[in-house]
Amino acid sequence: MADKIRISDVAKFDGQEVVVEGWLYNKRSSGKLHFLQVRDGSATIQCVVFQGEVEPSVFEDAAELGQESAIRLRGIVREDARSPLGFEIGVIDIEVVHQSESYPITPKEHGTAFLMDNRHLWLRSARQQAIMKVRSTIVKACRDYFDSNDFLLVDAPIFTPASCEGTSTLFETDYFDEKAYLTQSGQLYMEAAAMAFGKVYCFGPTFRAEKSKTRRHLTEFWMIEPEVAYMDLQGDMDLAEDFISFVVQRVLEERRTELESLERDIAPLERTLKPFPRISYSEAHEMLKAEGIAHTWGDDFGAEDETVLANKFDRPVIVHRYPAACKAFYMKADPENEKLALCMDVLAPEGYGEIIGGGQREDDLNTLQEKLSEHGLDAAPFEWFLDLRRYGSVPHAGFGLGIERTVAWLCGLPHVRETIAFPRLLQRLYP
RNA sequence: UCCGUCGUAGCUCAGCCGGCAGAGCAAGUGGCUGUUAACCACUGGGUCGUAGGUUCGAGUCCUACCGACGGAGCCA
Repeated sequence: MADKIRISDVAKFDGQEVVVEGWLYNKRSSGKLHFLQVRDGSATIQCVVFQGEVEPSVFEDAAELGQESAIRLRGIVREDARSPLGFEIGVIDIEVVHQSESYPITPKEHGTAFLMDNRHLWLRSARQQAIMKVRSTIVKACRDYFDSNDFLLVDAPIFTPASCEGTSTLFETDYFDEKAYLTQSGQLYMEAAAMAFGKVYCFGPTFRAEKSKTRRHLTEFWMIEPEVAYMDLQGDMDLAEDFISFVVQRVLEERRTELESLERDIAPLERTLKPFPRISYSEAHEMLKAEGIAHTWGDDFGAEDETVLANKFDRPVIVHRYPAACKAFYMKADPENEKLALCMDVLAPEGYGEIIGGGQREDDLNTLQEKLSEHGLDAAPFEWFLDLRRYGSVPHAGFGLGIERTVAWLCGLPHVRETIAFPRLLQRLYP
């Protein structure tokens, strides 16, 4: 009985008879030969059906296979220099598990709208498989980093009673005749968890109902958010750069093949090592002015501003101490200049923009209460959050990293919609 | 929400100054023992986004609406 193998393991079975279970990715025929490109999710391998080597019925079945037909095939692994894998399979027998006809995604070019309508099938394409594999590795690396640095995973709720930041538009749902909102960040809950466990992180989906229609926005996206007690802004920036360096280097180690198939230029990723350059908001403002870009001190940076700033450095850049007015209410004011917040953003290179936002949190009860009212927020839903400042309040800091933007950056993709299996966009709820 | 571009075969597109609806791929049939988005020959395939309007005549010109894409703003 032949071994059932994953195609990615084929090198271990040179000269042996094996069984592969997969789908027909593409087929080319030449009279008495059929070349079947078979994928099983791990890789794709060419399987050769020669009329002189198989039963007539097998050769006939091979001739009639449609794209994406499900097949279980048996054959001999053999080395072949012409194969990208270095191996191909000489077919002995084929079992047609399911005959597929008129598969919509042909080996020709397609438009984005059509491919998104067929996202459930598009995921079978080589390029999408490479992206999903990089994403999986990024997520694993993020978890490994925090798990191995003494952080505790604490899951934040998805239903929340009020806005976390008071800045963005939330999805409203009916929660047993009460209003509930889909979370836009787990951060406030992580602050509570940090006071309980010291070093914590959460990883989950977050939701924004903003009508953003750009290449860097989804209405549902995944964020990983560490929060640490007794940590200040300096420590927060140290953590962010150490974390990003780790994740990027892990992806380079484990997913080089996928990055190459995506034609990603590896050089900028290889330079992504700590320390990252750190500039203040005011320095960034001056840099923009020096470039002849109109920017008013006090305004947040736009997408184009971020790109110009990032292009001045060869690795991610940390911008710290933004004006408090353009940041969330819970940011701690800079004791050296009350107009500034002890916050920081990490801007990815090559125009990928903000991948991390974070900072030191306000830990004084009275100041936090004042900021809530300054932002026009009702204090009642935040009483539990204020309790954290009543019972053993300490300096603490954290940040959130957007997974999709990180995947887009590392894969070199022009749009975040391909970084998640089933993207949720302004105009996209299907499939 | 604002600005711009585009809606023609299953898919990607061409269709000029308004005059018979086209190509490639996919599908079907046949051919080829080493193909690499294989190739060659043949066949079938259309509510030209929707609704009005102008005209002898509209895929083509005009108006409105719908949808998609790109950008801005908002945000991560």
